[in-house]
Amino acid sequence: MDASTLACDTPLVAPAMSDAEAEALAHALKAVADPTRVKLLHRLISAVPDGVCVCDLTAPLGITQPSVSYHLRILRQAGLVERRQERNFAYFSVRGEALRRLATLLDPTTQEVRA
Amino acid sequence: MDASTLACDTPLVAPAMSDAEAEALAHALKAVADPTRVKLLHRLISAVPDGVCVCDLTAPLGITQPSVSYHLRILRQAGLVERRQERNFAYFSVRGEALRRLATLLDPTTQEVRA
DNA sequence: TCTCCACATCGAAACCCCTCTATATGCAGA
DNA sequence: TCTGCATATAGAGGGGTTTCGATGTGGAGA
Repeated sequence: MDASTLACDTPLVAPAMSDAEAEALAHALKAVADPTRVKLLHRLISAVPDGVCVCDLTAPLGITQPSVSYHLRILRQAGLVERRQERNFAYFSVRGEALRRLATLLDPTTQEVRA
Repeated sequence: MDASTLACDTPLVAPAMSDAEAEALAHALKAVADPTRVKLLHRLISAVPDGVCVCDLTAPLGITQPSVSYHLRILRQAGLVERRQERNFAYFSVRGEALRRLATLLDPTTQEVRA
């Protein structure tokens, strides 16, 4: 912990990232860094834009309905998916802009391909 | 768990992602999904390309040297950074291509900006 | 060879995450 | 209002992560 005793001379050119920035980015990445949530996102990405209801996500993922709800909540709190209620069904869909923002934060040398 | 009792009719158009694919992507993302490792990567990205030695990463991150080594090992096992030994110093640098690949996997509508 | 320095690894403690079952909530039809 | 269905939440159990101090390893100078 005592930096004054260290004798390295590698130049540090750029300003450091703030704790808040680092934690925000890590928190967003954690939302995606789970096999089940990767599969969930993939399904939502490659589905109709209206969204997919929870009951159609439970069986193919091989986990219980409460677990699916848990993961969808994580993704929603991270702003990556959005929820639409219709009758007593809940339809989830991807927020593409959020995913894109995360990708460019991860590597700033990438950016969106124009249609 | 009993899908036959469900009465939803949302069409599932695309093929599912395999367990192996999902776990590989989640594993790579987990390597970045930590505030300390985000800061480490940021420092390595915005440093001289020759790399930064461990002793110059310990103090500014406010954690002990073993913890820095631990996080660098995680990043190295994920293929995101590489290590170069010189005398008794270890210099770490970013593997930009790996970060880029991860970013485009996260969102396929992004791609590298040409120089 | 002896010692010092930079870094890696070990083992333990504290904490967080993901899963399940059980239960609650809320909508809608009978 | 009563019942049934879709989804959310609560609580517990098991396992993985991150941190630390202590120790190991390997290069380089005295």
